[in-house]
Amino acid sequence: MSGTPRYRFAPSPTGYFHVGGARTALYNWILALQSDGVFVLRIEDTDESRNQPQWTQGIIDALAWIGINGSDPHFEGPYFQSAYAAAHTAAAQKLFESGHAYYCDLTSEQIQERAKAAGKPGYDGYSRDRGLSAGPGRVLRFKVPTGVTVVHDEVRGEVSFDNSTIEDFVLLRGNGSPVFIHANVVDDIAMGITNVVRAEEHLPNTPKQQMLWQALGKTPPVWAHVPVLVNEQRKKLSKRRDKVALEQYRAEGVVADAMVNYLMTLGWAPTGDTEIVDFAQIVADFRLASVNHSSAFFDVKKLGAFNGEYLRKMSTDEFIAACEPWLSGTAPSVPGVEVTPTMTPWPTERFDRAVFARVAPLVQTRVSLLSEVPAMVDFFFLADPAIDTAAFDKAFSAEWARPALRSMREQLGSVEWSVEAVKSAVEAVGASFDVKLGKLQAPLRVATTGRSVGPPLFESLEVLGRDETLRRIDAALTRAG
RNA sequence: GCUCCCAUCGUCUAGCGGCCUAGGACACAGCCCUCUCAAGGCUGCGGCACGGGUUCAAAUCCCGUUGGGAGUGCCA
Repeated sequence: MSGTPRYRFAPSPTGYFHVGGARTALYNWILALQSDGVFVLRIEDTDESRNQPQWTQGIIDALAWIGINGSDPHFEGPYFQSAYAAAHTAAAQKLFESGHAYYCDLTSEQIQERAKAAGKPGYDGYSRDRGLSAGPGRVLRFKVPTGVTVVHDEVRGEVSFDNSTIEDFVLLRGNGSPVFIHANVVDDIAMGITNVVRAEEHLPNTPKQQMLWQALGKTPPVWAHVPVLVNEQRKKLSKRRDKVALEQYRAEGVVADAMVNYLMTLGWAPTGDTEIVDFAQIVADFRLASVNHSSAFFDVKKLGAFNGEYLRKMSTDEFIAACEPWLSGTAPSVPGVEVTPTMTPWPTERFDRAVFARVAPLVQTRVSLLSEVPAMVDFFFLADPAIDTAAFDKAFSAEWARPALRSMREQLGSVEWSVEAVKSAVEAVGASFDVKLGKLQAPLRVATTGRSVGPPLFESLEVLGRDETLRRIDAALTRAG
């Protein structure tokens, strides 16, 4: 045995990258980093009916996004399970020849019938001693020995299984192809895997895999089964039902650091009173033994809160750079998955970087997702603001609204164009109408921005400019009648 | 059904026999700040599933109950 710990992450390319998979990958990655070990990426592409090659690139991109980069010396792979077919059959042959496995020609229907007749579910070992040789349609089954299999699990301790509750499971299908349990073990052996860290759903098949390791004459790896991520119904997150695509969160403007940090607080907590910690701290603190035993709810709201914190922590320049894809219409898109529009609300040629740079600090404290940014600054780049009619009508429902706005228009025509001067002018109008600034700003805001909420108004007007402000007030006055 | 896992505020967690009248975060409510909305600050609400043990002492250890979950495929 070499002294270098070898971890692995073995996803199958059957769809978008699951947030639960991301967390499992992160665990393995962090463990590899802190032990100066290796993180092996193996693509388990043996289910021909569900695999799609494009998903493989998706996995690699997703991993890179959360910091698990193929160019890092701790990273090894990707390996493809399909390339190890010869090893799978060789190992199966070895198990057959050593008496650890046998062929069976029963169809699944026949097995079901037998089980029904016997009143016991599962395969009953019918072909154990029939001495069948390999042949088309015949599956190879593992001959589960009597006794007890004890799994040593880094997060759960010792878990023991009575072998009598484990049926003689299939290794090779009728067409000769290996089944997950078998291929997985053979590959782990071939790749010298020493530590298997995976989701709890794999715990029930761990005794089977451990028996395989032993039958193949190898020392089983150190196992660790981490709790699954669940939805609000406390059911395992599923691709069908739940919003689980890492790509989708990325497209909505969750930043990688926030995603990584949030994922790591599920089932585990950094030491100290704060959950927002940088990756180096996580790598330093993380311990498998302190991972929780119970499932964790993937709370999108809290993810958003984390993301907001990360956004606010950025310098203005960093924030501007992070926003760029959403402002230029080049945000990552996720075909087939419902996601916020990647089109900007304005014609791209109207976008003005300098203008955004001036207002960026104002929007930075007001968004929790990068995809929310365009809607917050659209009025700067649209020829005319998109009027929210409900907000408009409400703002102009007051008696004083029209005359006050007319009066503001007059003042703004000649006042010095600065935040303070504009604000004072508007306040003066408010005084003459006996309306507080909080209320008074509403018609002005809707007229110039189209909405009742948004970035600070006077700062916005300063950036918008006198001419455009006046033009929009006139348009609103016309509209209000 | 069978096998296995799990059980601290609504949620994520700290706690690993005395420091706990159980701490933090998200969410929620109120207040402050304030040109809207946020952000920020302060305060509040709210939990050891239940029942037995063990112990001078239990959220922490043991057993049971109840309740969740996962697996039970010639899917991975």
